[in-house]
Amino acid sequence: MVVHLNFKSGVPVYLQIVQQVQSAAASGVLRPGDALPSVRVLAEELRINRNTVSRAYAELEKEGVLELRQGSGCFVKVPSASPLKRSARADRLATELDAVIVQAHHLQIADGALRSLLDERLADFHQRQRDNG
Amino acid sequence: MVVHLNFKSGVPVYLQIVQQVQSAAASGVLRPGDALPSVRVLAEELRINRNTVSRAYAELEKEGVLELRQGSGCFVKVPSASPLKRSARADRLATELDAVIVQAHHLQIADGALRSLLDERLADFHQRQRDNG
Amino acid sequence: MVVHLNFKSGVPVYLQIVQQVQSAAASGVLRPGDALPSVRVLAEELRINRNTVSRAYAELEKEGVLELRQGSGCFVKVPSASPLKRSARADRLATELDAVIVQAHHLQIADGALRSLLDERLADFHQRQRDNG
Amino acid sequence: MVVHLNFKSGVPVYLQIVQQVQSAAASGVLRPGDALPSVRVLAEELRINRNTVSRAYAELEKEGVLELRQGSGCFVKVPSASPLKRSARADRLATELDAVIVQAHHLQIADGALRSLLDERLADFHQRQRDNG
DNA sequence: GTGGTCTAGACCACA
DNA sequence: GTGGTCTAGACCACG
Repeated sequence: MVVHLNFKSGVPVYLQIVQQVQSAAASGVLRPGDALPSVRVLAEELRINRNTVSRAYAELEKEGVLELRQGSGCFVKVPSASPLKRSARADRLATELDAVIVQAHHLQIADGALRSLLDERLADFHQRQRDNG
Repeated sequence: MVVHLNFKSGVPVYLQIVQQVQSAAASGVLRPGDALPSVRVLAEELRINRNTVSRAYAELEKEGVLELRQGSGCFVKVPSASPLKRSARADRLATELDAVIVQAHHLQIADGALRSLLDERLADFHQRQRDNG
Repeated sequence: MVVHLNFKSGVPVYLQIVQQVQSAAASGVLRPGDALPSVRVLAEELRINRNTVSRAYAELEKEGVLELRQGSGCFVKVPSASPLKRSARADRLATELDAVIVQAHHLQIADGALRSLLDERLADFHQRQRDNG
Repeated sequence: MVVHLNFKSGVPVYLQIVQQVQSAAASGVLRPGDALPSVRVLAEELRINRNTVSRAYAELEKEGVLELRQGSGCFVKVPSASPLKRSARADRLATELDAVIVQAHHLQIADGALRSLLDERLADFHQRQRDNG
């Protein structure tokens, strides 16, 4: 589980963390009982303030995704208890795709070209996956 | 030139306007001399406060993308000596697409499903375009 | 309505504000509709950060004591709707008195001396009240 | 020397200990050479973490009020050349009493009621003292 | 070492 | 001008 931040997007950093952990938990990448990096460690990795991570974790705890234990750390709670349905997961992606489509429209990139670009990036992604694994 | 806002994304509204006008100008959708809706009109269209539009336009003027003329309106200035080539424009999109792909991976959504989702959202987008115009 | 802060007490500043406004509202010193100093103004008066006042006001709004209106300011809501009963008001004082008693005990000040001191300070307080009004 | 904690006050627990030991030492209740409960014992009495007591004692040692001797315990050092006079000790209390009086004024609690409340809390305090020891 | 709280600075949206 | 949000630094309580 690696969190990627985009500081230029304008999306609050703590929200980016929340969403990515949610996604990973919902999809099964994170399983119940799995430990997450401590607040301090993740903050250092991402080079952000501890409180920003803290806020993200607190939010995730409130949602029942994580369990924070004083002194011991941070653990995944109930991903499978209420995993997002496939349709709900797709909904989350839809929002991001819509933004891409608006962007493509403004850049005058036709639908066909956008589809090709997606295929290209998908191929590239899987190639990188193979290289790393 | 239509601006699409997403209030749930966490991205500041004024930034969304700035980014979309920048893209449109950079890609050639907006050409030097083109008129943009006045602050008041755009604010009403988007149902947001005029100050927010004002701020976006001010930002764009500072960047040299727009020119605000007292009493006459808002016009596109020379955005760049030469509009971006198609490949350069595609590059801009690639970064965003990559984020979507990572997200899809975390959500365990297969490539095929992602392509279908793109098609669906494209259809939806064009439908909305027809409805509005 | 004047707020007095004690920075050496260890009691969170925002809490001191909350308690003093609560007290004033509960006792009728503040009446429904009364305007309170804006977040910025109070922050400047007390020489603390705006967020600290903001937090106190937010807490008071959650409790139904204040109403915060975007752009217009901060107003007292329902002091008389649910004023603290006399016993409840006394309870609040009791906590503070207990602390004084513990302190007196450690300073080896006898009960009689403490009572005399209270009388002395009460006389002093009323004298100052007369001088100011 | 008994320490009284108030967990609802917002004052850091370690600070409450520091303040009360300081007062007791300054007033002469604690005299040079007197032994204080060990960190472990006091922590158990007050039902708080040993680290919290440790921190309070460390603070007091830094101020020269206590002396911690490895393996033997915790002793009062010379607190001040001359214990505070009664009037000086009363001055310390006056400040706190003044705050109580202002609070009572805000709560519209009359002088007589305040005096009665003091008597009540004094009785309660002495009762607790008898119960504990 | 762990998570939690308080205060603060910068920025956002709105009237 | 108004209140609200996001990020950060310092400190607290606990294991």
